[in-house]
Amino acid sequence: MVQPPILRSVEKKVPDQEMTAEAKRDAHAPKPLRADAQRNRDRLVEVAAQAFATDGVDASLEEIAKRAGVGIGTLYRHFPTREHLVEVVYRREVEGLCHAAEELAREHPADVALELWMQRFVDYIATKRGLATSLRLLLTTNSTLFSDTSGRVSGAMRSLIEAAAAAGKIRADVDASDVMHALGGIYSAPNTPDWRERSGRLVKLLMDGLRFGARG
Amino acid sequence: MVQPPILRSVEKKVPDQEMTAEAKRDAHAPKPLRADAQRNRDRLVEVAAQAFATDGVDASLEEIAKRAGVGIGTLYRHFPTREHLVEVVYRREVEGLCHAAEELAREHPADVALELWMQRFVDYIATKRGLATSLRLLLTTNSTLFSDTSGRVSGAMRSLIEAAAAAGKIRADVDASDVMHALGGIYSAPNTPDWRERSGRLVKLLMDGLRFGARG
DNA sequence: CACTAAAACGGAGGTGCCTCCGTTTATTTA
DNA sequence: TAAATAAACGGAGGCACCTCCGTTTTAGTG
Repeated sequence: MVQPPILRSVEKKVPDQEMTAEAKRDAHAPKPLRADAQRNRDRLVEVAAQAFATDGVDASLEEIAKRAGVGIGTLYRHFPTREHLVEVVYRREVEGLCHAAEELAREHPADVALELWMQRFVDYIATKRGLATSLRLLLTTNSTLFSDTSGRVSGAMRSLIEAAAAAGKIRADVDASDVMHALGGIYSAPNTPDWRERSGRLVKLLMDGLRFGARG
Repeated sequence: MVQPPILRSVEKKVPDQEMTAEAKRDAHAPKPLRADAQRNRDRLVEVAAQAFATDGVDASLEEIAKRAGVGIGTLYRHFPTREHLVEVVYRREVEGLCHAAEELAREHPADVALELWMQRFVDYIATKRGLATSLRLLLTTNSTLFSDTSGRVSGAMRSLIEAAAAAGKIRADVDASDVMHALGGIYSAPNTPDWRERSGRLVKLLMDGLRFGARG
């Protein structure tokens, strides 16, 4: 059953670097998806994120599959339970938030970047609220998820704040965790229809406070 | 539209005391159920408790209704969501546990009462584990439920211990919350098949420790 | 006791969940 | 490029959830 090595001087695919990459993957393999599978999976997450935001966690999975243009079976192969899907959507949201921090920092003055990011943070919280019950369960059950995400988010904010302070765009005597704490108010605010506007104003106010007495 | 007061000297029903009772009820009215309704409700809780214990929280509600000899509609009228039913079953379990404490104290020597009660406590924990995910959610959502129940249970144990200590059946230098803490080990123990026996032995061991050095 | 209003019953039916498996598609090999 | 094979697709079917409303039962009244 062992393949005889005939003219194998050039291994068609899988050169050394790729071997290494594969070996690394094997440690905690998320598996290399086939091209179409990856496409469908991405599409599902995309649509699910939208659906959860609009209709809450109880959005119909069959509807999500339909809107993503795949069969319900495909959805279930990728995400055996609703929680799996929720978790992935949530992680994606966190990912996006952290990525946005880097991008904003690159494209804007430090204080503007911070403000824009905090505005985006409001959206993030909105998602988190939408997923509330499921997330609470997930976050107590799956402690990795909790430490991963909360660490990454607060880390992203910390660097934005430090950068803005270093650039003299905001006062230097503020602690990142204090700001995070202030933003916490958004989370616990009541669920009124004008919640979004209200939170937006809170962020602006907070920024004014941060800019007050800045060096430059 | 105002009824003229003709010969209303004796208001057939609703004498003064009942008025008062009704007024009191109105404060946080659980409403006076019609006889048949009460019967059905009791039956449902009874059956549900059994079903949850056997099949976990995901027991089929339709099956529960059937076994209770009522229609599914009746179940849903009494308990709009699965969580409502879970909560009631759980409260009933707590109730039973506390009631057992009084009863055992009446019918047995103080130390025996304590031991028997702790054995029953094992059953209670078993239920709690069965309902785990739902309960966790309920207990974080509905904080009243948490404080109510945990307070009552630890209170029941406290009085059993104090009685036993006062009667000289167990040593007097133990703190009730320490014993409660020791029992906590039951809860966090792994979910092996011999869990019940194991926990039973733990209780016995604990009792030996408590009896050691008792006055009488 | 007969009557009636109010309350409770119960199950048909519409919807979503999830599994299973025959069909289709991507990738590899010759 | 064609054939082979591994992987992914997708939807039919079966089950549970839950709502809605016509029917039945209870409790009060004359």
